[in-house]
Amino acid sequence: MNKPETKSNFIRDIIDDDLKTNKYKGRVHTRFPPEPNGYLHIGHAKSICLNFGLAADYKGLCNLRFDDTNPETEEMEYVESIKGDVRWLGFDWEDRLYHASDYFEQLYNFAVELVKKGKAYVCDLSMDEIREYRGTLTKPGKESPYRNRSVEENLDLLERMKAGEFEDGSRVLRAKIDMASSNLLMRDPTLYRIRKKSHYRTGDAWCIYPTYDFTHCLSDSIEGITHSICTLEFENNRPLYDWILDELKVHHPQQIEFARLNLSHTIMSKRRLLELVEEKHVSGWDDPRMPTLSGLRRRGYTPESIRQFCDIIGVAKANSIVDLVQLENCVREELNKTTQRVMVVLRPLKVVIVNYPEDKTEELDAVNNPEDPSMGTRKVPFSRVLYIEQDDFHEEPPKKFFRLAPGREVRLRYAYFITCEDVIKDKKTGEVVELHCRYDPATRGGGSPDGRRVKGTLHWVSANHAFDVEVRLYDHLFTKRDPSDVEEGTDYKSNLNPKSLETLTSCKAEPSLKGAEPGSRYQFERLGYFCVDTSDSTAEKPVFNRTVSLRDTWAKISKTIDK
RNA sequence: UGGGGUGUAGCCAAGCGGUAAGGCAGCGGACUUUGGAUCCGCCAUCGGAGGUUCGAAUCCUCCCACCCCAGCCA
Repeated sequence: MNKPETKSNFIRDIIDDDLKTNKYKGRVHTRFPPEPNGYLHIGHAKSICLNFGLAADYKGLCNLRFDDTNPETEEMEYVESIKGDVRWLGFDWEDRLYHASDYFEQLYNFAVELVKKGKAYVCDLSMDEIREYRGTLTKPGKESPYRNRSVEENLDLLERMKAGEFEDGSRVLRAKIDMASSNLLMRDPTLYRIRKKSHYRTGDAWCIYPTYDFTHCLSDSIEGITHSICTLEFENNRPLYDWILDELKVHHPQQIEFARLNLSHTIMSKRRLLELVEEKHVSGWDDPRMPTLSGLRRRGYTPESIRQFCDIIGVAKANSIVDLVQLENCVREELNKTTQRVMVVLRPLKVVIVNYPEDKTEELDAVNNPEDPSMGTRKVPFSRVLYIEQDDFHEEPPKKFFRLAPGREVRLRYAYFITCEDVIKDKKTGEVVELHCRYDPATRGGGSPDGRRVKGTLHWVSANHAFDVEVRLYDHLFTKRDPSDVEEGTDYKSNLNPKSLETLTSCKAEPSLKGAEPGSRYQFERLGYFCVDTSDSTAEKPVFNRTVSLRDTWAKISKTIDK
């Protein structure tokens, strides 16, 4: 009721002001403008949630627009994946799916208009020459010798550029602004370049393509966007954005820049992600270690948890690195409430209950989700030979370790109290291979009628009833919080975590897990949240991806004991 | 170096001249058939230095640090 509701951010302030002054007649219309040259990642999710979220909150609209002006890198495959990811995240662009490439004709006409106004010219300088003429941060540029061509000549040249008369790179159309501007982007920026490349949507209809700066503002304008939200690195482009729209006297959206998301222990650059894929450091764009939406989805993340994450991290202008635990916390919070509990032993250690009958099997009741009684209960089979986790036994238990040890009594979840009586070791290696325990029949179900206390509760499976599953444990893709923090002479890849994937092939799962659907999520009790892999699972042998581990205070304690 | 930005706790982030929200992490404690969950409590004087004001994280001045810009990428 009186929660502080921390939705306040500087973009909302701007919108609130605009609403107050009736700047856009009370409209709020945003857009998410991806370039189809790669897969979407969690950083894009921030932008998607922001743009679609703002539109929803202000009863406005948000378009999905592909910013596809570069035929060299863009592909249909990316378009499809992007649409799928936006939908999966839970957003709907309804009938407002647009492409900058649909505006090529209009854009060209705008270019002609600029030429006619004497505000743009065809320049024959080479790329290198343009760079030289541009000057430097401290030295003003020089005007191009082609800068003062007549309108007629420019019109003729532009038309012939469009007609394909000139080679790639031989000429460009430039805005005529100010070669002495302290903002390099205003030193007669390129508006059109010649690229005799076929475009994934327009085919060979065009051989000249508009640049980002010319395309973006006008696309926004054409669509009636009110608030054009982009990332910080475009702050320098805003004067150009404004210049073009002012010269053309068209609808003028407000560009607003925010800080892109950086997540600790991973990278967000599309170029680098592509490199990881191409160099096979990961299995693909959807490798569960990738920060891509497809990777997170395969890892077991839910759309809700990602939206929640985007919500809590806020929006501001300060560069920052959000800690990954923040994201992990969001999934945990959701999966704790929604996920069915199940028992799986990752690294099995055989336990024989010596006083339990050889051929007996009991069906014990287990709660499916203590957070949600409506999820009911299930039966788990118990018998003489079980598996427990190797980690749950210590021959010489360290301080504060209250699991199984020689002579110690613990509870098997939903089953019985057992006491360890014998430790069987491999004669050669000395490795513990089997435990002999005695159970207390009075503690059936895990209760203790005499009020006897036990400090540990272990998960387990019945050896005869369990079946083998593969489990993949994931860790940070990079060892460093900031992967681009590197020694001289190396790059971010030197920070790749060699242990980011651990595959366990003979894990033992309780029988209720048979037939688990690909994509379905579970909590493996005491271990974490896992999701059936959608690519590599088979009916005989399911593969589980660990989405995130449970909070583990023992891990914390044992770490401090180590030191 | 010219220009454009940013600096509030370990990590995010509110704050808009009236005496530092919230989340995560951390620490302590309660409860517990997941060392899970839940619940309580603790945890900052705002990059620095001056100034204006009864009063400053908020206004002014200077300084420092970091980010972005010299693609016919976006």
